[in-house]
Amino acid sequence: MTRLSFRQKVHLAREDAIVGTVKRLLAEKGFDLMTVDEVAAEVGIAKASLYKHFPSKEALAAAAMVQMMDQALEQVQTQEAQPGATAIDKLKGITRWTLQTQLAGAMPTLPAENSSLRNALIAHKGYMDGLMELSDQLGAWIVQAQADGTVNRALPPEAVLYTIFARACDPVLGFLKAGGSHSDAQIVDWVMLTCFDGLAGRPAVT
Amino acid sequence: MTRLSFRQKVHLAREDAIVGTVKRLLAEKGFDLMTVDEVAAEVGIAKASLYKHFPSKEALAAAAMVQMMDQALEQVQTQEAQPGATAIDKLKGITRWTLQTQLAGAMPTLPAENSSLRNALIAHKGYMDGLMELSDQLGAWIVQAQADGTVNRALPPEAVLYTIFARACDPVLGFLKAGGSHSDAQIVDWVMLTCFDGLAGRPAVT
DNA sequence: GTCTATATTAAGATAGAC
DNA sequence: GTCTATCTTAATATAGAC
Repeated sequence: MTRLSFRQKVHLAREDAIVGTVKRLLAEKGFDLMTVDEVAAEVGIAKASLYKHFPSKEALAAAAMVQMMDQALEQVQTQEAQPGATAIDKLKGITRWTLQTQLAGAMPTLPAENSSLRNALIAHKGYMDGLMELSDQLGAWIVQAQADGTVNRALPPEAVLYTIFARACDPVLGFLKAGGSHSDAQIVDWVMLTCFDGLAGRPAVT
Repeated sequence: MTRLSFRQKVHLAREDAIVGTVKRLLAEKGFDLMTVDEVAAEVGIAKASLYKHFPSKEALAAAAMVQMMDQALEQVQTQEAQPGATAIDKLKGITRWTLQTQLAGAMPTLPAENSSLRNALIAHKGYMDGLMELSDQLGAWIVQAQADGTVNRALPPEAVLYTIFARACDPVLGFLKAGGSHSDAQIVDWVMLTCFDGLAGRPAVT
């Protein structure tokens, strides 16, 4: 770890505050509807100052996505650290964390379409590295769970991976929450159930 | 049915062409990234002419969404017309149609966030009526399927309904298609499997 | 690095002739 | 109803003083 000057620490702390705000706004409104003016206002600095830290709106969003990816990788470590956890337990653990995070309004979701953000992210080494590592880690769990017979062997591992990734932007959570008559924990339980056991709902192998 | 003059027929035909183009562009890029200039160019008329037919971009998109809703209701009738079909068969039928339509790039998907389109749609009687009717029809099938034991009784019917609706914008289809190594039919089968039987994958009650 | 003020551009919408 | 030309606004980005 490199020793940092006080000035550098302040600089990083400010950038962290910026990225935190961006992450929240991205989760709330998405990339296209989030404006740089808004970010600057919420952070409490001038827009021009923002552009001294990040060269573009895409870079701003990319920084937030990288931080999100790092959080996800941290969660992977948390799952890995559970002593008796099987592969399916870990998959369920990371999926539950994803749902909880989204429901809490803290999951910045990439626009599914061909937005300018998509290209920026594909060109962003930090983001792509994180994505690869996350895919590898989950991929290993998936293969193991299929060997255990706890994940359907008829599905290609990539389909399982994408299905779990997609929980980060599952609109069902928001729909159920909008109803207003269920607790967050209850909503997460239901979506976990549909995800792993399906609508037809036979109990899973354990 | 009211008798229409030739002029009126031409008018309606043109509006149909416009709505068709909008539907495709909405499916491709979403509401925010679709521009009115683009719509006009693809239809082959001037932008100002477009605004003689529809008063705003939101109205344009709403017309496309209403047409989509009508197509869905038609599909409901098709399912209802199957002689031996049980409730779960019908639910699977409409879900499969939804997946196929999205995969074919013909499913305009509403932006999940608080876009201007959302408010326009909520204020749009034709759209909301269609949505209510669709919800009622699927709701009846869901309740019946739960009574039959073919849909998990632990799930509230609204959760099942939202889960089926959400297939219209499931990103897993696009992810798998981007890989390029699977047929559309194969992709649809896998997503159907995860939707109804879950990742854990026990065969459903039939 | 922070600010105020401004440039630039893209896109929704309209004016007015035919 | 169709067109060309124009208006208006909002949002990304930058200039330049301190």
